[in-house]
Amino acid sequence: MQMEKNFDASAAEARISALWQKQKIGAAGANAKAGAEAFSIMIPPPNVTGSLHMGHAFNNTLQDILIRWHRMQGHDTLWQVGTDHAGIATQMVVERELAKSGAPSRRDMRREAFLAKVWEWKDQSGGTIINQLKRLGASCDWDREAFTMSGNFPDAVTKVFVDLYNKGLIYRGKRLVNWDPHFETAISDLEVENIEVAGHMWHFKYLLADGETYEYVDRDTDGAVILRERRDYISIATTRPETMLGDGAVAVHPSDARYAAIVGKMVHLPLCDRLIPIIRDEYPDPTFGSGAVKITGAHDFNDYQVAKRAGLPLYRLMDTRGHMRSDGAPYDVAVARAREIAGGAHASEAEIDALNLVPDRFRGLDRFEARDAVVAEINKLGLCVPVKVITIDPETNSEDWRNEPYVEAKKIMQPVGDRSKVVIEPMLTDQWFVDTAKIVGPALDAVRSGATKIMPESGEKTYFHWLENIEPWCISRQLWWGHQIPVWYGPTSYNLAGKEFCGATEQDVAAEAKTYYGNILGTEIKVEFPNEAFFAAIAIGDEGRDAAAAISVNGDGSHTIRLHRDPDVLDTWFSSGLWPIGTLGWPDQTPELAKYFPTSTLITGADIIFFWVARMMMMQLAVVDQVPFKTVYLHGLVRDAKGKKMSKSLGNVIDPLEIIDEFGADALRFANAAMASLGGTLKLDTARIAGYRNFGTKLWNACRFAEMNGVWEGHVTQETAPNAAATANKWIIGETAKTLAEVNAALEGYRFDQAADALYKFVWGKVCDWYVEFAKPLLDGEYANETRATMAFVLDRSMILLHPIMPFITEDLWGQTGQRAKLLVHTDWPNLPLTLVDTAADAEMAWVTGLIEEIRSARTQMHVPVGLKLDIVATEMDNAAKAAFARNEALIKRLARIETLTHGAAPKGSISLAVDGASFALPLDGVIDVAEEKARLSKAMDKLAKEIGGLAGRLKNPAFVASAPEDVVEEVRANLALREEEQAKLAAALHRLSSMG
RNA sequence: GGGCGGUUAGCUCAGCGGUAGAGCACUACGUUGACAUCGUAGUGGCCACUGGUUCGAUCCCAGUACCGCCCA
Repeated sequence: MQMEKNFDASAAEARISALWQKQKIGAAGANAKAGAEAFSIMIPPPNVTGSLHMGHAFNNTLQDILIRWHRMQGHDTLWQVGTDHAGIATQMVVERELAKSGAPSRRDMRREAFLAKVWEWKDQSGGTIINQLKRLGASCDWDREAFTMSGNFPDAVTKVFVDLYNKGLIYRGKRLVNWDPHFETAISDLEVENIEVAGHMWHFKYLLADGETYEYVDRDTDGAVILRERRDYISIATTRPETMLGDGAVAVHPSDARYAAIVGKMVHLPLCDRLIPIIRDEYPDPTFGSGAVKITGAHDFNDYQVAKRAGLPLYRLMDTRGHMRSDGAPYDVAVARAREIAGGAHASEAEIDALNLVPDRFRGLDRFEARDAVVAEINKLGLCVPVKVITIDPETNSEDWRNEPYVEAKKIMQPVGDRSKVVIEPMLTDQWFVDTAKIVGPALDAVRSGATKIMPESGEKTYFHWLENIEPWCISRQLWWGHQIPVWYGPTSYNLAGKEFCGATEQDVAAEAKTYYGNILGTEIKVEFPNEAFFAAIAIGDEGRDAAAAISVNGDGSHTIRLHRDPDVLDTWFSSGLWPIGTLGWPDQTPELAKYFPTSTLITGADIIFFWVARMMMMQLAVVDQVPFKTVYLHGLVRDAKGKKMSKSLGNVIDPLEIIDEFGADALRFANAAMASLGGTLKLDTARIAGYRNFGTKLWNACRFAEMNGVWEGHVTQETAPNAAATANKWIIGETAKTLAEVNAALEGYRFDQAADALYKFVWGKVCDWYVEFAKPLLDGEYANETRATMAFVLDRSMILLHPIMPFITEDLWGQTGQRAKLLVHTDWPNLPLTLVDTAADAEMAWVTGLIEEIRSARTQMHVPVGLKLDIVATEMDNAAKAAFARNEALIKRLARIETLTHGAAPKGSISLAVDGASFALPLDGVIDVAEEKARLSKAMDKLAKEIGGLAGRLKNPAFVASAPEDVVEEVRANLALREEEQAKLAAALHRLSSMG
């Protein structure tokens, strides 16, 4: 069967992919030699809602290269695949589908029914990205596909939560978090995008209490007074006027002389019947705006810190949807209580949170409507800082001065939910936290000690920087899709303090509750776990729930306690933080856990080093006291050819599946490998991918050439190199060994780009450009058999070495070119000693290729027609040159298009060539243009002179000879001698030419 | 504002103490026994700038300018 002219990527990929899957070539331990060391990689679990983008394609190509490389070496490999449940994203997708189909909303159908819908969706559509990975050629263990909500994973997550809770490493508290008013949940920093938008800065006057005034003095940078006036107000600036309703203070910098006199005094909060103090804090920037900052502790992260430092009450203004609150007591009641608290009355955190200080007329407004309303009212009250505006009447030329409210147009950074696209509201809510400060130590030590190595090194800096300044980790989400927090709350009535119980199962919790309440109440305790609907149906609010439902006395005097489970679920990152052990079966001590953990290498984007890598480190160390991986390879974002981030709005997204359709998966993979320099930028250009598709074609055609020349006839894979006599064969065998060494070294150092580069240069630059051409004459001569054997050996090695990067085309070729014991994917990685490199053969081939290039170059420059065969005259030749020429005569003649070689003086009208140990003349009588040949020689001389100048200059410098290493000096000397020899030859040729006229 | 990184051929990137490299693009020629998804020969670089260390700096150090990214 004759080979096709080109590799048919789409047909071959489908066929080979199916074959691999059928034979389970990626199964854990497949192709492992007895007693082999383990090599394991955890896939960074893609989002179950996701589809393959360039980042995945890049990332998974690198993982696959490593896995295939190790598997071919006979190591016991596992590439663990799976997806994470992506709480917010999945919930969003399913809610959207429900809305589209006109089904009841999530809230209407309630939790259990909604979750059933999510599972339904997952079973139907959750496998998209996994199938796309197969198209890329990923050789994962597909049978082990994991999911953070399936199998042992939920149990593992619960167990870890309970363990950390019992160790006091998890706690619940009221904190300011990023709140998404659309999804009505806390979200992580990662899910917040900060986008610069056109905003405004309003300037308001907060009047001093009791009509007090002070002298306001403004100075320039030299200290000269530029403004001095009496003021009865302090000027504050804000981009979010609606939050002023919750202000707890005005803060100024301690060094700010302008306000020193009024620090500690009270100001009237506009629109509110409250007084708030002027306080000192380091936070305000005296050079920015007025230097005075309003402090709204419950709605701004910076203000929150100030409020905490100053002990200010944190008044929450909005509900979960970002509307101004309409719950609680009427405003006059609330504000009266607020005044008492300001006056020093004790109030619990819960009471302060329950206090609604939104004036009645603003209640229920959306926060942006409230903003307009607040600004309008302040303007009406004349409490905006005015600015003088001048208008000139064009007819009368009279000037009209007016005061207008001072509103600056200003670019502001606005936090936006990456999925909801709504403005994120810092919100004071009850959340669960991991006390990361207590578990961060081992994670830091592991990297410091080198137990885990992060590449590139800059990643370690980022890692340290973040971990050394770690914040508590908010792990609760107000979602339904996820791992529900295993905490139940007991009743608060009957003077019970409202105990919480944390346990892995309801049985555990019931036992604990029985003991607890039995001790307090002195009766028999029955524990029940009604569902949420039960509580929701009875009443809203803890007290109502309690009185009616959470505890009751039975006829026999016993009590029934009904525990209410925390409705929140855990952050998806909490479960993906357990990915390494969770996918291996933990908490069961499975054989896989023993064998493949800690894992060998993690390959992931540098953008999630905080959110995922660091957390996996902390969690694995906290739970099983081992690092999750030995090496972490971090890479950047894949960008477009111009370096722009790919985004739908820019329309520059490159779909890897389209690329695979057009160029084949191998081309995309090779491009990915070639881009992967350590810390390098990842700009993906389709022109480059096309180039690597061409590279595949090149290899294909070399194999096709071999086939046409009988190389594959009866071919069986040979592990050892043939014993070659012809120089070209010896040489290419040595080049193969060198390339293997380069590829091994490159992959050991995670230099995928260098591996790709070495293979590209070898296959195209050595095998195709030279060796196949050398083989043509050799296949007609006495070395035909050894040349066939050599070519088979070299092309086999090319397929093997390229296989981790280009698995499809190489597997296809492998199957077409010989008797194969195994699929290529399980073929042994070569072991070729560098003793195969024959330095004499290398030198000889360098001489031959040098001569051929000289002749070709001279021919082209002299406009000799390509088809014309020339005679060549050796004007001088040392013995080495003679021998080299003799041994490779057929090659030289064919590739340089030489008819005959004679020895003697340069004939009239010839051009001259100088190579190491020999000079040649190409007789071109009648063809030669003397002026052009002179120019050619002069140009070559100029170049030589420049080089000689540099080399000689260095040798003339005594300091160089004295200080530089011996071998460097020797090299320069040898180089100089070589150039001078060549220079002499060219000079002689030029002289002859001149004397000719 | 803090941190990290970058600046090398027209473009995209390697190199990182010892005479500047690749791919793509470009120019000329070319269907020579695999390959036009190709071949042959070429063109093209004050390696951002300024100092310093060194016998020697694109490479190391300091500073400057510009450009990214992350975190505020």
